Amino acid sequence: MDITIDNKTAQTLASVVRFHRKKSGLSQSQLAKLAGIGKTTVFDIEKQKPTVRLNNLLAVLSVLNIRINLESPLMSFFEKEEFK
Amino acid sequence: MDITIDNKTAQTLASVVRFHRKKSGLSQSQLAKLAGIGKTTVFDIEKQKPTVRLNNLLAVLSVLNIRINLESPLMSFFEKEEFK
DNA sequence: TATATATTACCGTTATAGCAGTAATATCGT
DNA sequence: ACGATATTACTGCTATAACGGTAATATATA
Repeated sequence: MDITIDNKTAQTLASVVRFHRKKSGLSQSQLAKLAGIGKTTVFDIEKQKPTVRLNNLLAVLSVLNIRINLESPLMSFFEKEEFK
Repeated sequence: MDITIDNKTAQTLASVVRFHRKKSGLSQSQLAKLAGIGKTTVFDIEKQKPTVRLNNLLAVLSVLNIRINLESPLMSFFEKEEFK
């Protein structure tokens, strides 16, 4: 089961990241080290800063074993075209 | 059906955004206007710039009607805890 | 084929994200 | 309850993302 994110994206991302970090028994500093970013950046993500850099968020999600799915009505057409 | 993104996240995001923009019959400038960001930012996203700001990417995905799902083994526990 | 128009790509200035250091707060151990 | 330790929150400097203008390229039209 997964969580869909729309208008509350930054807010939900923050909660999801914080929850998974806690469950992993990591501090913000530890997670930052594992993700190769600064601890302020982890702090920013968990505090719903919407302007964080994409690569930093992805690094954090990767460490926490969280995957991203993109969903849209056109996605099946995209698949056909991209994987010809 | 949806596309999972892992190591090729920025690359796939770029392709997904470009594909959906073309399908919508929009230019980079038009998409930028609709998303309320600069056209260089749309250009950067489509050219796989990994450090774009999260809010700008989300604005673009929103205009193109692309939703984000987060997936992880712990997600069902997250749901139970967050929506008590 | 040439010209006009539309679109993508690049440039340089400005606002700000990321960072480590440090302050504030929370938690742990005695 | 107090002191030690761990963690979170804040600060300010520096590198850079975002931006609109403009150059380069692609497409449409005559």
